[in-house]
Amino acid sequence: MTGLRSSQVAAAAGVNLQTLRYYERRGLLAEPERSLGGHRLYPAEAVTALRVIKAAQRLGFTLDEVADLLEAGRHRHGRRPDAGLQARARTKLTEIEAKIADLQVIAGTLRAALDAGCDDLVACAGEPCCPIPFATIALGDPDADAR
Amino acid sequence: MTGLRSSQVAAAAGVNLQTLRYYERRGLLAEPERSLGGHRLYPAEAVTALRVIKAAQRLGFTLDEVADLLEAGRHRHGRRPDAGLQARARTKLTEIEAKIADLQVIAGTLRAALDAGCDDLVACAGEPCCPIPFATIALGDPDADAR
DNA sequence: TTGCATCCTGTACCTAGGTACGGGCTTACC
DNA sequence: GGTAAGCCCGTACCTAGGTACAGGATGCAA
Repeated sequence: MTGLRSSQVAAAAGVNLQTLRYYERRGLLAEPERSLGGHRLYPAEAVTALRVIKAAQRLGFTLDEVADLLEAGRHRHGRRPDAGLQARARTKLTEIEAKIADLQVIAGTLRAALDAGCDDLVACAGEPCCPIPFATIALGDPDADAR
Repeated sequence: MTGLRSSQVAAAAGVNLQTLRYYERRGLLAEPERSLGGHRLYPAEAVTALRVIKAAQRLGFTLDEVADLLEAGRHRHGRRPDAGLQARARTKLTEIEAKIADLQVIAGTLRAALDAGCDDLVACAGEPCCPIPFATIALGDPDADAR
């Protein structure tokens, strides 16, 4: 009968009120009980659930991946070998290591440009001594800057 | 009178045709000459300009920042101390180093979760021995996953 | 001159993860 | 029972960087 109101859950988990409904629509958060008038009444575990979602997101998982992860945790019978957190975490770790490597290349290029004293992109593009690789534009992680 | 047609420029720079017009709208690419019928006729430098834009983007600059950078390079008189590529590159390098550090924290957490054998987020959240920091959700670089 | 490829403009759509708004109901407190 | 705060739903909007489509005009070669 009693339960936490949506604003209380949102505040306790440090998220926006609208985000609760958004997660519910996305299937990340179970639909809670309702009061007679239709207001949501959450159990205390909803706050934990939100923290889990946020933690997974912080670890680099997208919301779709988080939904999969939660789903995989719910019915742990007949699970495929790639379903568990272990396997997903290993994959994600590889992705993140690749992103770190890519950013290190970028940082190295920036340092080289600083060392070389580059101060004008257009001027630099005309000189062969510039360390900025103007020719190799479509390389590196394709979505390195997309997320 | 003659010049490169838009599809030639796009192909030479490895970008989509629509992207040319998009960059033109954003002020990143100068408006080219037109044929009598209104078709764009680009000088050869347009390809270089595109490569410069893509290289800067690859270095972590947003399109707004690239526009600023190009603008700053164009009128190099009366320039403020923070206007040049040097200053911007230094700032950007710091940002990227911060992002690398943040990703290293994330990678470390994932490795810890793997070592600890975590295989279910919800179950882990209930046990104090789990290395995943479910409590500290709103920390780290706020836009670490946004780009 | 005909025919087809290319190009024009404006507008809509895409991803990802939310956030905001408007109009109307519910809840809670006095 | 009044009233103010809170919550409902649907829908629109936001960032960033493009990409796609429709309907019409142009360019170029045969």
